[in-house]
Amino acid sequence: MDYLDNLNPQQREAALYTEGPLLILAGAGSGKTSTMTHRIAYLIEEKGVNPYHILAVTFTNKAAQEMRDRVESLIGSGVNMWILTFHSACLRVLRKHAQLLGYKKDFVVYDPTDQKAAMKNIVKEMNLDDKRYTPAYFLSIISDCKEKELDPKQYLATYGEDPKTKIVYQAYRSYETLLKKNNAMDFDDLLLNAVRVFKQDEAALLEYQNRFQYIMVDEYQDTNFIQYTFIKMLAEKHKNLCVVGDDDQCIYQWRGADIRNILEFEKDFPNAKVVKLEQNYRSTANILAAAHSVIEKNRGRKEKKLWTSKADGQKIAYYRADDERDEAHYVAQQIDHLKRKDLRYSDFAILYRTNAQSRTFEEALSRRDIPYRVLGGLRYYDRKEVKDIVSYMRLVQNPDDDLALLRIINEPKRGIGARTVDKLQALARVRGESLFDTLMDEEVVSGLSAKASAGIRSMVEVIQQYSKEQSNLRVSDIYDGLLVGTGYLKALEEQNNLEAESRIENLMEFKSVIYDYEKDDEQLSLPDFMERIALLAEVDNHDESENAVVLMTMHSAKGLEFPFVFLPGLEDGLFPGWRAFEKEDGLEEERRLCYVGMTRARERLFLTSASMRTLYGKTDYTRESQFLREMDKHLIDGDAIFEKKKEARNSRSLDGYSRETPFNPFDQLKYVKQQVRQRAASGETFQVGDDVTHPKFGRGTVLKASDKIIEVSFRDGSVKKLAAGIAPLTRYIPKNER
DNA sequence: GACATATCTAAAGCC
DNA sequence: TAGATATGTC
Repeated sequence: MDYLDNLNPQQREAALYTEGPLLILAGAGSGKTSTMTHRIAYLIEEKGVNPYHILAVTFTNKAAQEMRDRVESLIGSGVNMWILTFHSACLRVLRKHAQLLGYKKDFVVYDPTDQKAAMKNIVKEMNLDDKRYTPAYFLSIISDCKEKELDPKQYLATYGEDPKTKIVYQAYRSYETLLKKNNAMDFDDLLLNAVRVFKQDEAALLEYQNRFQYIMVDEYQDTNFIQYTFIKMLAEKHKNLCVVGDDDQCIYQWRGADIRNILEFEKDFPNAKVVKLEQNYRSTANILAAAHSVIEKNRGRKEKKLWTSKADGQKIAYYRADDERDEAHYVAQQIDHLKRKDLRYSDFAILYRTNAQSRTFEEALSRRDIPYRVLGGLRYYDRKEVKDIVSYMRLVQNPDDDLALLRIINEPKRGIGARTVDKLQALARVRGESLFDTLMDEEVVSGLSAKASAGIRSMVEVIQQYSKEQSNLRVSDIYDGLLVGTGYLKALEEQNNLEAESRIENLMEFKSVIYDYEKDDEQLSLPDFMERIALLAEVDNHDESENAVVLMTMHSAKGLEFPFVFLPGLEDGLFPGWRAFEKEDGLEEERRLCYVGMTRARERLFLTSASMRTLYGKTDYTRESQFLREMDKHLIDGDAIFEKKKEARNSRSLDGYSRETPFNPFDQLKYVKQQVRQRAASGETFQVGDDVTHPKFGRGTVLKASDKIIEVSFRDGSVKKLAAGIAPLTRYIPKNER
């Protein structure tokens, strides 16, 4: 029991409190993983609880793996217990019980790319105005519904008879039918269907309730309704539920996370015990204080104040760059300077708000020969070549997977175009068989062009062959066989260009992934492997041992820490992003994100902004972030100019308009309305040839002007007709006349 | 059916 | 601006 000596009194209290509901409010860097793993070890070693009876749920595979490793090192042996992500836990439940819901046991899991492909087909069939109704539009609503446990009918009932709702309803229904037909579930279904199983089958629920006498949930602040329901149902019987979270780090509300889950835990579970972990072991006192000076501006948070026994440390550095290149240059220079022998490049992280910011940093780092690694952006498993070969593997596993077949039917090129595919699909539908079945019909195939029929015959043959023998072959052998047998590799080699080369490289990398899995599990079967990769994410890829500066978004950085952290782009409109003002609480969520970013730093924190930034082809002067202005100035060192130079900088502007335009869109709207009123009162009119500015379209020249309509040709080349008197136009006054 | 050109759009992304 | 996708042309 001496291992508990490593814990502070609060941590220990949390670890020892095993019976009944427990809420651990764990501030950033307060050792929550350590507390949880000790709690598990305590349950097993001291309370004699069989690991079989414990469930620990996390959000990422990485977090799950880390927890498992640490538990195992505490109790010194492998543990047979469920330490899983929400999705893999649900998947396990469903592998056993999905038949209850009408799925076959070997159902497949659709990732977002599959979802999109499926939805694309539906949109096409519905013959909709595809400007307004994109696959992404439907899918986001459907995902919303599934998170709230609304099936298509309930959605319709909830949102009424609005024609738009009806169309979404139809798309939702068709989508569900299609998935069911393909024996597939998307990520949201995994959770939803697990809950459905529990609701429909009392015996099944009881089985898991009896099994999981002790339940723990990590990052509880980021759970959504369906995850909450899943946990609540499981914990209902024994009520030994321990949730860990920090309301200040809830940064996924836009994805359905409901901060109320953590704020109201005590209501959901009366007589819940609450333990606050407020000692921070990660950051210097200055970093902590600065982070606190930001987050304390949020309302409706659980009051807590982190403290540390660490020294103040250096002040927070702030640099106001001229533009984004200067900003990146500064960051690279600092890294060069700070990189001593005893440090690794991986001790440095650049955490930005949007992935689009990564490029300038990549350039600046390469110029100085600093190794770096970008996480996020295009996921490895989203690369075309990887998706293609995975589709082949899926077909081997299940030839009836139409979606997979559609993806690769002409990949490599077999001379089968959209029209041919349409015809084949129609035929398959009429016959009520899968597309692969149709392709096995020699009569059908011989009706195609010579090139197409030969291509299809050989593809069908290869897939059938591996399908038959898959249980005798290793996954890597199937993989190799498919690359060659389908002609995929050859087609790439023949392209003989850089792009094809990098694709081949990725395919080779994918093979080493397979080898890695086979090393762990000699008996690895194709279905096993497919299941593993279905639920992988990009952060799982972060390899701490790699000696490279890490570039990623602040979102991905949650849960990580680095000695040196750079937070660039602290400008109104970028961070906080302007969209933050569209939603209620939007700004508060951004502020939490800022807090998360700042508290990733152990020793030093660098903040930067650029006074001029080019984004989406438009160059604008910027204003320093509201978050900078909120920060305690005493803690900041360097270019802490945002009081002095603010006025001068803000009054500069490229086109004379944004000079006065308030950033906050609410104020902007007010401002525009006010201008319109003013103009109406003063009777301001425009004449042909006048230079004008528009808040959205920028500078322009009046082409036609009547008392009803003003036609303006804007600098971006567009010509817009605007309603005279209402359009938010202002006369452009050149700089020297202002 | 393959390739070239026009058009559109632009946050974050656990699983 | 840049990339992804839709449309048009041969």
